[in-house]
Amino acid sequence: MRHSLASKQGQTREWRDVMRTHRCGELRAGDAGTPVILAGWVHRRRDHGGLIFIDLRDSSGLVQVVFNPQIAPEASAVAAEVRNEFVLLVEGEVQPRRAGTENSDLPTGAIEVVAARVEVLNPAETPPFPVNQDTPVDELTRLRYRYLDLRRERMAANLRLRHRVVKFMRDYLDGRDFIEVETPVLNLATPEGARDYLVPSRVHAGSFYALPQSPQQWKQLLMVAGFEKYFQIARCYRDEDLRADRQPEFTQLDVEMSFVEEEDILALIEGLYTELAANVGPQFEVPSPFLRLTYREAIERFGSDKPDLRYGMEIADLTSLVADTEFAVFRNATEAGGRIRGIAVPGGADTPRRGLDALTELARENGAGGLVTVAFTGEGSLDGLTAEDVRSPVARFFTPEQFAALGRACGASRGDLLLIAADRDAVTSRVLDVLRRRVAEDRDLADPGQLIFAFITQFPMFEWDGDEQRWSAVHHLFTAPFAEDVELMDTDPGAVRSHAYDIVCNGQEIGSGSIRIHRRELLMRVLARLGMAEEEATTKFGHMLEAFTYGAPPHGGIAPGIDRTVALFAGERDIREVIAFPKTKSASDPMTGAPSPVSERQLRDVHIALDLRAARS
RNA sequence: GGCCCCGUAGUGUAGCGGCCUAACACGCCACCCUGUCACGGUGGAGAUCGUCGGUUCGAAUCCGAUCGGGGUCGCCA
Repeated sequence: MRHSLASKQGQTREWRDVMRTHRCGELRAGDAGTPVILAGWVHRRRDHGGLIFIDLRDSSGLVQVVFNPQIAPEASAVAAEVRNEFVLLVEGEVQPRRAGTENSDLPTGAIEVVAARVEVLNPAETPPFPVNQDTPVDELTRLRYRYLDLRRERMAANLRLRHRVVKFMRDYLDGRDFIEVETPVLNLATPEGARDYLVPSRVHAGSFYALPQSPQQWKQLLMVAGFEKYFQIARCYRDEDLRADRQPEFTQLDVEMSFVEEEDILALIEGLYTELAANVGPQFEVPSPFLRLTYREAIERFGSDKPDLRYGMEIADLTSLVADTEFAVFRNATEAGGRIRGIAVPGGADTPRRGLDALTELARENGAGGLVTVAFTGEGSLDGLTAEDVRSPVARFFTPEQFAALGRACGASRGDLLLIAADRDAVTSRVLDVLRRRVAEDRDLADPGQLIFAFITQFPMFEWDGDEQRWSAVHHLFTAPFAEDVELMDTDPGAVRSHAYDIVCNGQEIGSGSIRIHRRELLMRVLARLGMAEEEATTKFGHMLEAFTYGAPPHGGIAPGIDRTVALFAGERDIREVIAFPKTKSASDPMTGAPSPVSERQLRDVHIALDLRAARS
């Protein structure tokens, strides 16, 4: 095996018959006295005029190679000309380092390789940014030279972590009788959901494939086919605007099971993530069992369906405490059917005026008319609160006892700051969620050493789409409604609960799934509710409707995002840091230049004529 | 699509109307240096300030447009 590469390249010199004998990062004190041949990159060179030290790097790590002109004058002469990122083949002997020169920061720091011979396998230009240190570099430059960016320790470690995460998932599911099945990348375009990436058909003039937004229908068909337990590390494509946690192509762990209820799926995923954490992220504190919150509960307590649970500041309903107030803002809000809700910022009483103004502005940007702040100062419990202990723009409207009651409802003590919003629930939830996250960020309340997972369940089945003037599916078309809510589909669609669920962690949605509809009649009813005529339903989903007539088992699944999962365990906030070759925010690749115009010939082949008038204007 | 931030030697930053003949650090080049490991020392090269246009006696600096990168809202079943 080792010989094949060398002989293929026509190497003749005997000492290169075997490309290398060891890997740099593996050498230890026990290897002292061993002759070795190493290959790798020059990580860093330290030239002392006589002695030259080169840290040689391969995928296993670093080892110090020392060139001594009195021992190996030729090798030393070569080493003097070598520069960072040159590729070298080094022959030498492992020796213990001299007493006092060991480097405890390096796994190989007890030894060094005394070079006898060296060959430059390939010189290297000076890299456009430092490869041997983790310095900030412009995103564009990193992507332009991604192969160099990936040489850097941080990115290399992230991709190795990613491999271990995916490997663990495969093993975990394989061990539970799941089989991995690949599904097509060229698909039927479907309405609903994200914008599709389209692929023109050459054979069918004027027709297009769509790249999968997820293998949703395929996995359900695999259930109809009787596999019962399926998974896939699936690439998904969505042509929407990008974010730090969104790429045009991303990877999901796609899972589907038959003869299961919601609880089976959640238990499977909870087990997977718990064991995954123990395996690839033992440094994280991962509380289990995972918290379960209904959608309604999550919105009520955190204003969000993906709450960051690493800190408190739960939302309290204060409406009844200030029901009879003279304060017009509160009164108007309640009379209009809204509520008064607030959170307590621990230690927030010291927030300067400027900080309070910024929070108020943030509340306004998110739809609130304003924000009421209440700072509690002084000592002791809130019971003994006096007017002097309360700083608030609305101080004259309420008694100290009323303020104390508000504080207690929010779980506040002296030194804390109440943030109170009054409006419809949709507004107060949104505003308090944003404020809660901002305050946590400003005050460093989120412990980076914790990964707090939770399941959010009972998502609503439908939401009103104001633009389209119709109801649309919150999760997706095939999500099963609660049996007892089915009758509400005609009378009160917004109240129908579904068997859709999310797994969230630290304020991020990690994945979502649902129990599916497996009966044709129910699917038809849902499609009708979504305003889809029977004819359209048949055109777009005829294959699914038909499949369901041949004995579709009850089934459901989930699809956690691999990129986001790896980013969590890597401690990265941007999924680009865990993707080998990501795209920029405008979905382009600065390295290859994709996307690019294509030749007239290529366009003609697929029957496309360009009309760029709209794009240019 | 809206809003916001950024674009100055290879990299990261400073400079924000004339003191800029654009500064600093790292990197790069040369020379010196036999135990360093972010080696050290001395010297040197290197950007006309993303692009285009405007304001001004004078623009890296102000204004507009444009391109690119990033953030965010919309969007993302």
